[in-house]
Amino acid sequence: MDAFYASVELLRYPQLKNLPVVIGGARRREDMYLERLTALDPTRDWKNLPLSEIPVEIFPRLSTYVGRGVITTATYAARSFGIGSAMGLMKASQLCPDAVLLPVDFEEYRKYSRLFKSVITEIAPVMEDRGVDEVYIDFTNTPGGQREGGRVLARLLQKCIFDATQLTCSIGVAPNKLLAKMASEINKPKGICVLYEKDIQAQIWPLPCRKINGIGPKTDERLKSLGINLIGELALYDPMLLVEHFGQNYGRWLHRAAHGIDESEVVTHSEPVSLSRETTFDRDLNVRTDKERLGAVFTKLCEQVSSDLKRKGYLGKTVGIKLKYDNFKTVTRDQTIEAPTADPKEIRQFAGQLLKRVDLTKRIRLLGVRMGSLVRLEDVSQQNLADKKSTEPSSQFGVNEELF
DNA sequence: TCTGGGGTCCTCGGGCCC
DNA sequence: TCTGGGGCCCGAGGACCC
Repeated sequence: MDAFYASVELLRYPQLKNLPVVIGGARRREDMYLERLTALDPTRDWKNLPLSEIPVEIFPRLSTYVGRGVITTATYAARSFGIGSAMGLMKASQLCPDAVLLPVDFEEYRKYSRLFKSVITEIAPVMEDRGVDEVYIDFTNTPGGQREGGRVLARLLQKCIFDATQLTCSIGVAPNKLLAKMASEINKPKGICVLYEKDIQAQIWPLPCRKINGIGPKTDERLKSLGINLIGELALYDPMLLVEHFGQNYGRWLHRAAHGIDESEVVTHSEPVSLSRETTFDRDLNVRTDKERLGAVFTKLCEQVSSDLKRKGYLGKTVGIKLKYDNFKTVTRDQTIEAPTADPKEIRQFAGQLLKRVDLTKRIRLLGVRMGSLVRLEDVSQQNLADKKSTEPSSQFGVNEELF
């Protein structure tokens, strides 16, 4: 197989691109600066103005932000201060207090995400969705795909994506998905990198192990403790010892990955396995004193999960809750129910029962609700729906018993 | 004043059945 | 009747990804 890995740079505000800009935080766009814009000129419709027309000085600076949250992404100018994704906003504020802070706008990202993916599938239909800004493409059978080792097709994709969205895009071309993804990072941003099998030793082996998709911070630490820092060192390490340290599956995978071996296919369609909603509170809550607020949030999360299920046409058979305590310890509880459901009241009732199985004396930082074992609504027979009636939760879990 | 939200997949242990 | 083991499902937790 010949694979592309393409990722677009969704962060693109022409007037801000050379400034340190971070995207993140929990507050909405309006809360952040609409008031200041309105004060500037009450007659203008600031709310519907594209970001690119808003004067730079209006945007709040990182140092003025109060609250929790992490950075979703940052411009290269901001990164030069040591700022990166997943960093706490408070920490980032210390590194660069004058960085411009913009709120995340997932609606907007999803719109552009759909647009760039539709451009790609028109040209190369065998595409795997890997999130809002990334895809894999199998171009083995795409007309003209082999010209200059794929470079011609990659340039065409970049041009068409830019024409449709004004977004730039990095593309890696390689014999498989694993290598294509690593290749795409070599010429970031907006580059094209064609990687051949013969280049693995020269181009991939000198990179740190963490660059392999599937080696995270934990595994990286464990590898380092074995004296393995670079992919080349991992490739030359005794595979039997890797199996000893990391188990049969993962150990073998590590060895193969370091040699650039990956036989996974480009998956063009997949069904969701679970669907969830969660929220982190602005301060850690106490079940006794914040019972009302916790109850209201819990109900809202159940309603959101329910409406997500309905909108996407699924029912769930496993109800789950998730709590994160003030010490960052996370616990989950799951329960598989008789008949699949998307009903908010039913979800709330089953989820409420799960609360009995967790420690509620500690302060709560995060609360989440999850539905798993999803089935398509259209696949659930009328018979099953009829059965469901008889298993709806009874009043055994009365209001007085509710934990929150 | 560190540390989001929405997912997937894997492992491990326990219960149950054969 | 007792013990052992394999297969399967479920629940909990953890690692990883964007």
